[in-house]
Amino acid sequence: MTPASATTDPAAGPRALAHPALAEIRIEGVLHALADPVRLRIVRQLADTTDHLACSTFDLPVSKSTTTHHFRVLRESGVIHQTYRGTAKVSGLRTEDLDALFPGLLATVLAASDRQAERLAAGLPTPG
Amino acid sequence: MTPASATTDPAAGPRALAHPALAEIRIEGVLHALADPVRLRIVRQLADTTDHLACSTFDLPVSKSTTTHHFRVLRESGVIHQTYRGTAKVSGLRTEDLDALFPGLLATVLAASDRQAERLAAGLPTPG
DNA sequence: CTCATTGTACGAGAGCCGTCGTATTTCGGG
DNA sequence: CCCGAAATACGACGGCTCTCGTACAATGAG
Repeated sequence: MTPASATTDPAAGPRALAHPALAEIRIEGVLHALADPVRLRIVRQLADTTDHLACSTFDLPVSKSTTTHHFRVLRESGVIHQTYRGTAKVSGLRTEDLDALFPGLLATVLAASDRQAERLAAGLPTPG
Repeated sequence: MTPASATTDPAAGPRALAHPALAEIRIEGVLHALADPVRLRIVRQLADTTDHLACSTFDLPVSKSTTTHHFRVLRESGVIHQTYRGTAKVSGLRTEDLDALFPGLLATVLAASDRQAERLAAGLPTPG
């Protein structure tokens, strides 16, 4: 709980973001958040790295407003954590929190998503 | 009718029900189906037994029409299998199919749901 | 300070979703 | 054959969601 980063502290600046506590995270909300294709894509990209990524680094097929909306749904459901860093807002998966509440859920969903992506990629490009 | 082939046997009878084939099941659809509290409750009850259960054996806080709707969502997303048995319609989880597509997904979600149920049951009855 | 970058707020619209009540269908039993 | 039980079909309604565009706020660089 030691505030390491000096530039942006979640609870210090005026641009603080509301995150649900562990006890407030619901499995229905998490599943609903992961059920959207755009959001699942975001989560998969976040899982590819251990770093926190800015929203602008995501190449999504929706507008900027819609991107904000999806990130908020992910944050308010407890799937991701967001922090301001300058004008950017970096996001990262709440892997530890989710694993503490629902062990293996995130990994299993990610594995299922990867599996489906491979399955669809193998079936679509060669229809003949 | 259904555009693509299904896993249902062709000579099942006049009241045959359309089920998605393995290749048609999508992780987004499964997650969306499981994200509803009523449907998750149905799935949890189905997981408690190996038998197939009639819709009337479920004690749900919704009307009969809504119950039919939820069972259809579960069936069309590939989560459950339904068959007519007289006037009743029995349902069972497509455990093997789901495990073949998304290994461990169903079990992990069910475990997460059980965990949350215990957590909420332990916190609510003693508010003061 | 000025400006470009980044993301938010707000309002709006289209569509889906969960819910219901009522009428209808299908089947087994008397 | 007629009736009751089980479930569906259909229409409807309210609410939420996904989407967008435009206007606005916050921050770092020059």
